[in-house]
Amino acid sequence: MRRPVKRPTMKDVARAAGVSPMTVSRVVSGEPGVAPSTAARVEQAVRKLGYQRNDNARHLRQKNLGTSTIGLVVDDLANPFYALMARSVEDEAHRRGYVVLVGSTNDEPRREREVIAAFTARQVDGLILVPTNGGHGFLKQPMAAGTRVVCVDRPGKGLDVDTVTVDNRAGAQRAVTHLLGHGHTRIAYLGDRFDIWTQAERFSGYRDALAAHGVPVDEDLVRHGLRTRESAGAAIGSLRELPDPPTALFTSNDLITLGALDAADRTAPLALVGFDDLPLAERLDPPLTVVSQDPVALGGTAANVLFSRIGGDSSAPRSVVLLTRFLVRASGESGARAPGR
Amino acid sequence: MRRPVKRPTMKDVARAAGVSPMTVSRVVSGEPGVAPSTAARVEQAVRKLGYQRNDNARHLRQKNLGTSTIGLVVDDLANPFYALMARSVEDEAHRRGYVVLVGSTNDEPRREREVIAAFTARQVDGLILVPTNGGHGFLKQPMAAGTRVVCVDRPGKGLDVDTVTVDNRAGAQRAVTHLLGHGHTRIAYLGDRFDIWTQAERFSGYRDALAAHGVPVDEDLVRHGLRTRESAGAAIGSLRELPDPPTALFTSNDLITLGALDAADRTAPLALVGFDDLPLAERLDPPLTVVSQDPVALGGTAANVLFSRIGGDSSAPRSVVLLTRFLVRASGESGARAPGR
DNA sequence: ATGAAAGCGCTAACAT
DNA sequence: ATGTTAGCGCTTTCAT
Repeated sequence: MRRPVKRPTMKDVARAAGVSPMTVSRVVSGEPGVAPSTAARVEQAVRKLGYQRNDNARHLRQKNLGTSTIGLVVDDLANPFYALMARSVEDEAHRRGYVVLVGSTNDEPRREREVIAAFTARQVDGLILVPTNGGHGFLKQPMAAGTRVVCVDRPGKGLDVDTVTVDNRAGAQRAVTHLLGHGHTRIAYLGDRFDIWTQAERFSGYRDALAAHGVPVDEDLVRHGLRTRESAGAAIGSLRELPDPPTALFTSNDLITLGALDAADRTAPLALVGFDDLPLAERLDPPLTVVSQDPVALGGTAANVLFSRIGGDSSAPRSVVLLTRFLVRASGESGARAPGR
Repeated sequence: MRRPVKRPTMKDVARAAGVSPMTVSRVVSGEPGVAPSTAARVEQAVRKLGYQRNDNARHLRQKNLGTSTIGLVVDDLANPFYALMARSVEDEAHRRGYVVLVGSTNDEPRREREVIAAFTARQVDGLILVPTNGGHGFLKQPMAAGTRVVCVDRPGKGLDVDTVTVDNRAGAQRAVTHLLGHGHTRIAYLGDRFDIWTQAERFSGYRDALAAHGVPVDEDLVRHGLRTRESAGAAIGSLRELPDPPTALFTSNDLITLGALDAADRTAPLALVGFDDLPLAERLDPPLTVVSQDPVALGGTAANVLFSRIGGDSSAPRSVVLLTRFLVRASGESGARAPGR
């Protein structure tokens, strides 16, 4: 097995250029006070040896400058919503010369803790976090030591930090109100795990809308804990077999909307409004009405808040709430059995 | 502005536990040769101070162990295809106790170089790379110094490293052959930048299929350089205005397929087969026929190859080609003006 | 079983 | 303008 060539260090460059390591340091870091001729010699040695500064060693010594690394911890990086958020965070980081460590929690507190521990052990300057429902006591010490934390998409239970979310409750209420406005009263709620903050909020919006119209919540029409596209489809099936089945559906995230579409019955369609837009929503028959949120804005805002904290802003934690948009296409108006108001 | 509390170091723990830093190091790193009673005292001090080991300092000293960090450099993390790949890479990394730095290149060689430089400066043990079309000379020195590199999705020009791709050319050929089999001879090609390897390959597959059927390539029907959903839609418009317009479309990636669907004319539909599956492909009217590739398998395979290299495998670079699947639904058979064979 | 000394690669602080 | 010394937080090596 071929031995890897040792990485050249400043000492090596210094020897090759006939100067001291300190001079190399100055040149490599673009600091003033080096004669142009000396700098040229150093730069030549750098090129000749293919030298690149070891930033880990650098950051170890420079205590006040940080590591120019942030961590991004999301529920699931494969989810297009979080992927868009991640890209947006990455762009903001790149602009500022930062790099981004990413990790997915799968909404498991244990994995969240592992991922965050691995990040803080590497001295990240900040963390953008889609928190799980678990405790976050392990963040206390890193935060006291200066690691900045921003929550995004959901607040962290017991975490007094900046938080960027959308108006989940109002968005859901608007969607369900739309359905009510079209004469539906048997409206099913299909949601992910209820212990996920956004889901609880959206369910509250569902209840709000029904209450405002004097429609009681029928627990038979409520399904929580739908984690997959398949399980959502299955839930629709069971809903159909009810003695008094729903005429309309409110689906509480993109995955569930997809599942509902899979299970859709063209001969007896249900009205449908979903949370989260989908790339082909307008090409469906009928075009899909949705509550749309902007992951790029969420990620970008969270990143900006984080970098302002890293930059020294130590005012009281803020809570930023971005607005959802309600995109009326057609699926909320249809439904074979929708009473003709 | 509140002064951040200094992070406790091993020295602090050592003092609190009444031992030497070396003993703390042994306990924290789970090394043998510490009396249980001593270890207990150290662990208590660790908890009391909220001590966490600084892994950057650790890795600086332990030259043979690496940093347990890999870098993932993709074209665009927001693209669901690369997002899925990223998640898959992250899972493999997490299983092994590694963390992942991510970066998007936007297919710009300059940004690719910046991102990779930032990663290697942080001493990543390996790099999974969706290379741009630029040169990669800057990788030579890090690779000589032991940084492992694996290319995924595309080979890197002049990079003699492990590469994981799919059979783009055969997949495209199959798709176009399908169209030809349904009587189409005026088949348009809509692709992204031709200097992207996958796009060139898919275009070759398009030509192969036509050639095998004795159909000449009509340059009027070929559109390269479609970077956005919108531009793809616009291209369809210009295609329709041709004196002898196409009856069928082959779209060379998901974004372009989406654009083609946006521009679809229900009164005069064109047959359509696309590269890359879409979440709602089967719910469209007509259901969309596609060449499907598996980003999770791509990412997982690339990660496995990388970790086997990091683990010491120094055999000659391999080239792994995964197979695409051709999912026949219906959009390749329809088309108002498809000659009735 | 425990500790002291040295040094990983770099830079702050202080010479010269 | 350049160099020397010390030390960031940790672990290797070699005592004891």
